Amino acid sequence: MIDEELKKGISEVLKSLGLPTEKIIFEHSAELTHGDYSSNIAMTIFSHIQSPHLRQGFGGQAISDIKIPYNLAKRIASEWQKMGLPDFVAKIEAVAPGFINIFFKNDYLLVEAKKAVEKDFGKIKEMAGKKMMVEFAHPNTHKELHIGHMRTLIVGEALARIFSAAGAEVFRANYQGDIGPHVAKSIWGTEKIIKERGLGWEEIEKWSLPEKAHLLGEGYVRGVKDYEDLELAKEIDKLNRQLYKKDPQVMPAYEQTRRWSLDYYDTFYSRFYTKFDRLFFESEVFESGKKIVEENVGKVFEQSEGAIIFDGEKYGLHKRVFITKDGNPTYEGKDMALAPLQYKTFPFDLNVHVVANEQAGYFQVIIKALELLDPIFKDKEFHLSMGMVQMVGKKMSSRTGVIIKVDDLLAEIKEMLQPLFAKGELTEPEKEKIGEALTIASIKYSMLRVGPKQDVIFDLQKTVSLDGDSGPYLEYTYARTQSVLRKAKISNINPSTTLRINGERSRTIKYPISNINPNTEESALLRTIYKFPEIVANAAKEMAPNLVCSFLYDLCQKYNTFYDKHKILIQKSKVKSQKPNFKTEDEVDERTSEFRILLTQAVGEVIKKGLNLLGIESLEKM
RNA sequence: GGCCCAGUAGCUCAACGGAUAGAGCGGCUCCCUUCUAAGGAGUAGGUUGUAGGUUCAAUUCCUACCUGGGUCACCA
Repeated sequence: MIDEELKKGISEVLKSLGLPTEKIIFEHSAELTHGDYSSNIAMTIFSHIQSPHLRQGFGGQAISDIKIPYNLAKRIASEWQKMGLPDFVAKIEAVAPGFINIFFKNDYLLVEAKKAVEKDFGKIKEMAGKKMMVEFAHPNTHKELHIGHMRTLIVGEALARIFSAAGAEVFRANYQGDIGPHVAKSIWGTEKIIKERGLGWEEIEKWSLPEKAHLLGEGYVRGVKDYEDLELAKEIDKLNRQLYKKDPQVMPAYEQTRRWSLDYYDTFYSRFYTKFDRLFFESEVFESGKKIVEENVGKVFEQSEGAIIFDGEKYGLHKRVFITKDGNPTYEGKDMALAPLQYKTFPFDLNVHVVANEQAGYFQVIIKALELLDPIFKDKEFHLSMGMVQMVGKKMSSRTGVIIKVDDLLAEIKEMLQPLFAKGELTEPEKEKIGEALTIASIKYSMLRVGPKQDVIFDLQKTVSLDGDSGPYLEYTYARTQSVLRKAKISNINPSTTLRINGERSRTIKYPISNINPNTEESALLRTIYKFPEIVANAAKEMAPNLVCSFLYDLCQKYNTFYDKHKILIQKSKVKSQKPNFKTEDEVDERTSEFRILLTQAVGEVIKKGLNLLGIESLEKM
């Protein structure tokens, strides 16, 4: 709405000056001193005026005499002023090198700030009613869950929430490799370890889930190692074939270990506030995948050296094997059946595969192959190419066992957090709840603040820092707002205004906010809060939860500065400060106090909603 | 070697083609008799890998090169 009104206004101005009206762009000003919105139109047009072949009769003599963009900006601004500014604009300013800055009225900003915390924030037409499948996490069974999985789990969940806030219908999918050589290796290795240690399956069944899961992880590493031996490799291959054939001899061990993995993963999903609408498994698509590939030999696929391949080189990609010469479908082959199955389950407009960028080449190939098999998938499969998580130089690999286990990591963070809130007057259950919530908040935030495509170097001590730009900082700020509100004991402050925009709104104003000095911390907050819905919309369009992170962080910083400098509540009975140069104000009048409480309320709401979009629970106390 | 991604402060990261390239951590100073100090204020730290090009304007777009990572047939 803002954008349209401003464009309408300025294009009339430009027309009256005989200037072109294409390419009008308004954008949020990067800094508050540059106003709320700004336009570069004067600089864009300027080049037309300067070069004779582009001039084409734009403007009159008075315009073409202008020598620098700044003067053109001044000319446009003064003309606009004369013709009348939109209702919500307080003032405009032409400024070197040629920007036109627009400042909004405070009461308008307050109305917008309130809108930002209403239910339908962040909706955009690009997402309205769109069916979005978000496929993420995909930890394979029988292997260790590592920090890379955790990143896609966290980012996928955040994206799902952001898409949903933007108006999309979201389906959370998880695709897990529960069949194939890695499973054979893991079961092989686990059996060996069990034998060597003189244990029994029944005995292990009594272990805790993490213990069982880690045993499988160890087994996998062992299986990989044994596979290097030619003789043992043959046996493992045999086991693999048996698994594919569902040989009753091996199925009990398979079912049992598979269950261990899945149950173990479930505990993580709930700890991370994720609930999948459907788990897809390789075991349910490998047969139909094989069939689809075989049926399309000669059309999409071809025989080569005993295997069935897709020749991506025809499309500037590379060749890949879809069915091995042993007759087993590879990951690629299975995917040919997965896509139709997913589409049948939820007819998506877009399926976003949140998967590491090391698979970028792979996805290009299978997306191409899918398109050729069925044109319905054209432009509907998207690989969000996630950056890798690396630990201090080394690439993590569950094959070699060089990994950070997720549960170890979480335990360690929790431990680091303990001393921080132990001092408060909290009950034991409260402490436990807060400790867990903060642990998740800090790990999630540290993963989300970086752009999804960016590689990230993981150093436990540094990356999960607990102050500054971190989850706990946001949580702390939120808890602070709630603490103030509890003490304010005012629950129903409603802002109102007589401002009319498009005849939609008409309310009465109660607070003297038009007089707020634009350079104060209050004004800074007012000018930040209302941007929230737009940030959410952008985060959805760009698939970038990090935009929400930086916005929230900025908001929190502004609130904390405000908090430090100004009194919010009227506290009659308090002893007055005896310090002569006490920084914050001593007293606050009733109207100002109400306004500041209102701001606090809005900031709190935005943080809460923003954290929720990131999949982080907000804490009333900490 | 082909293709993909990245290179920004000592470290970890920001910045729809715009204004003085911003934060946090770490370093150095200040601020708790206070509405939550997990906080705030200040200070030091940069030729945005290199060289060209496009543009009124380039960290951002284009080209080449350098460096790092990924990937390139029977693993997932």
